[in-house]
Amino acid sequence: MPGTIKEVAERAGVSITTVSRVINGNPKVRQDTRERVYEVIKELGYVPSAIARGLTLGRTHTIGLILPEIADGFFSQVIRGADEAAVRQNFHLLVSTFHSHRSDEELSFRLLGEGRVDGLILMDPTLGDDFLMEFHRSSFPIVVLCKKIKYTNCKYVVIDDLQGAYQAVVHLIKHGYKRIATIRGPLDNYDAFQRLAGYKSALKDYNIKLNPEYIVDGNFQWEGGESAMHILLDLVQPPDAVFAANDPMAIGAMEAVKKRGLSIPKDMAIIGFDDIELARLVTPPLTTVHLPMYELGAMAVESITGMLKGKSTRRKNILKTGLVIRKSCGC
Amino acid sequence: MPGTIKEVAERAGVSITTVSRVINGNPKVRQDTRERVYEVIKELGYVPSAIARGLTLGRTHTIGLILPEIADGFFSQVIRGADEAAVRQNFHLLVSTFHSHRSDEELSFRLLGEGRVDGLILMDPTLGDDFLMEFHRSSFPIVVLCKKIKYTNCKYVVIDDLQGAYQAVVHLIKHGYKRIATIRGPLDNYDAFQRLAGYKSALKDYNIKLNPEYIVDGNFQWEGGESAMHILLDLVQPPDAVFAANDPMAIGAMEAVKKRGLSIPKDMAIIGFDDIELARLVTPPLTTVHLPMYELGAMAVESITGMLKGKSTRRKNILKTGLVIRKSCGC
DNA sequence: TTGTAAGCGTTATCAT
DNA sequence: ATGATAACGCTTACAA
Repeated sequence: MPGTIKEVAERAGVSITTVSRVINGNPKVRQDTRERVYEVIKELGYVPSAIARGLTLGRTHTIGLILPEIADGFFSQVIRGADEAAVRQNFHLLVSTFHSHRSDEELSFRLLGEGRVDGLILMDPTLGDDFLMEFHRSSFPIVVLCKKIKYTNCKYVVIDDLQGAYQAVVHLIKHGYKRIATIRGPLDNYDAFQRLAGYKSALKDYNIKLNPEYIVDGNFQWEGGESAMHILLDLVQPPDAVFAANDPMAIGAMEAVKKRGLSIPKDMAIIGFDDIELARLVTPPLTTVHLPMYELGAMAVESITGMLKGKSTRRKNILKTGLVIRKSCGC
Repeated sequence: MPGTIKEVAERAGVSITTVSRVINGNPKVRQDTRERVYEVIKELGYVPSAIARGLTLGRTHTIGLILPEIADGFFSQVIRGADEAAVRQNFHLLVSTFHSHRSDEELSFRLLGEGRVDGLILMDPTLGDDFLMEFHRSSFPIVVLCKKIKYTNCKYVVIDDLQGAYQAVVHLIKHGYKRIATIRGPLDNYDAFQRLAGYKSALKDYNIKLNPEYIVDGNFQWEGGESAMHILLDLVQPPDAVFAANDPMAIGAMEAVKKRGLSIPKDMAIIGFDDIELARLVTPPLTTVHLPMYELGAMAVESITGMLKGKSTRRKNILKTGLVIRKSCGC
């Protein structure tokens, strides 16, 4: 421990109030007093205790970040974005996973009740609305990630999947592809639904008739993409381009195309969704829709700190995706 | 805020001391009193303030984890390991990156001086011994990861690279390969050095003469592995197996082999080191040495909590690697 | 400009 | 078995 405010005060021959003033940049301190205090502070290597401050101010300058998983290409980017935003604002990040806690209740205990954090970022698709409601009632700053909140007015940040899919399909259209198919995700998945909607919307805007045969089911897995692509290739008139609702399916689809001795993108252009690590490593490198996970984490933190500072932040934030153009689309 | 101890006390008609006793499981409380207090606690949804506790006890039950990077396949595993170990011990994890801070000094300020954490896990290859010395003098629980500490007696956890390399090469030997080469890493890299030592040691133990031509330089990059392999293949008597000092080089080497129209593992067996994500995705899947990053994080946390509990933990912990057997070795 | 003292929510010491 | 009170290190009225 690098000393306390009391020691500094004694050594500088002033009261602790004065030291506190100096620390907090209060202008009502005579210049020479201030200097003397600073000197002692440096001499002692004194650093104010965040805990004591936390107790008096009721603020810890810490934000909790709860994720379903940490060692994951996406979630780890969220953490990184949150970390950097936190550092920028001089906040700390308490990171933990959801699954490791026995229950929602315990989690709320550990972070909020205990007063460890000034706000909470929650990223968990399984989060119940009732659970959030409880939190929100406590008027505790809380931001939910990647989940539309209907019944409570919790703040949340989501990614605009529809726009991403739209952009991808438009890219294919502008490439000149005429027969654009899609491999969609599971029907009950909200994201999958949005991506399909984006696909449809793009076709519609460019007056391309929707061919029901060109919408084939996938399961968000590699294998699903592969078999879906086989179905498409077996069509009397196969598509010349495919938008897969996620990268694993896109890569599976690429496998199928290659197995038939066809070439990508000459015989079949492919665009994926997610921008996983592997996307740039496959041959040809996969053009795909990048999910702004880094920004998601950063924006969540900013949203929290904004609330803390009393700014009236938006309840809903939508993050735009970005098309990462590689080779599989024909570029 | 879910109330304070005082409110609980009033409502239960006891003193705050008694409430405190109940909370902390002190047996010197009459059963019915205890029950009454518990009831009020539940009623109020009371949770003790970690901050206030921290102030009195001088313990925050929080461990700081500092890494060079977060969104990285290895570091994120360290975080996960640390998180799970922390949860097991009812500790919290304050995660941050090193690079984002302006200086060592600032980092020490932010985490230790402020008294936010009870201990610190540092993972940064660029850490200076003098810096660590400073920390250690303060007798603050601190564990350094993946770095041998010479001059100070800071605790540290390292991964046994030598043993990993040894194991890999022995595996090749037992496969029956006679001409085993290695693509080593940069000479100034400690890990690269250890891996080379493991290679040599294995050959020696199995009475295989070291062929200097079979040790070729790499740079830990994909390209380095590829060109190194070309050199090996151009030898009058090329090797029949190669141990690459990391996965990227191993994968680059695989490319070179494939480009020559040779097959893996029939014409050339390959083993890598690291077990990066991509290793299991290449064709054939790469046999490689797995780095126990998860365990590293977990052990670091356990080391810290051990120190905190006054246990005499080892100053030095060596983690064993594990051989991940896939297809590239001929298995 | 500076200082005194109360208060933040706990735990711990000492009485009772 | 229970309670009053000091202490932890800080901020902040309020006084001087």
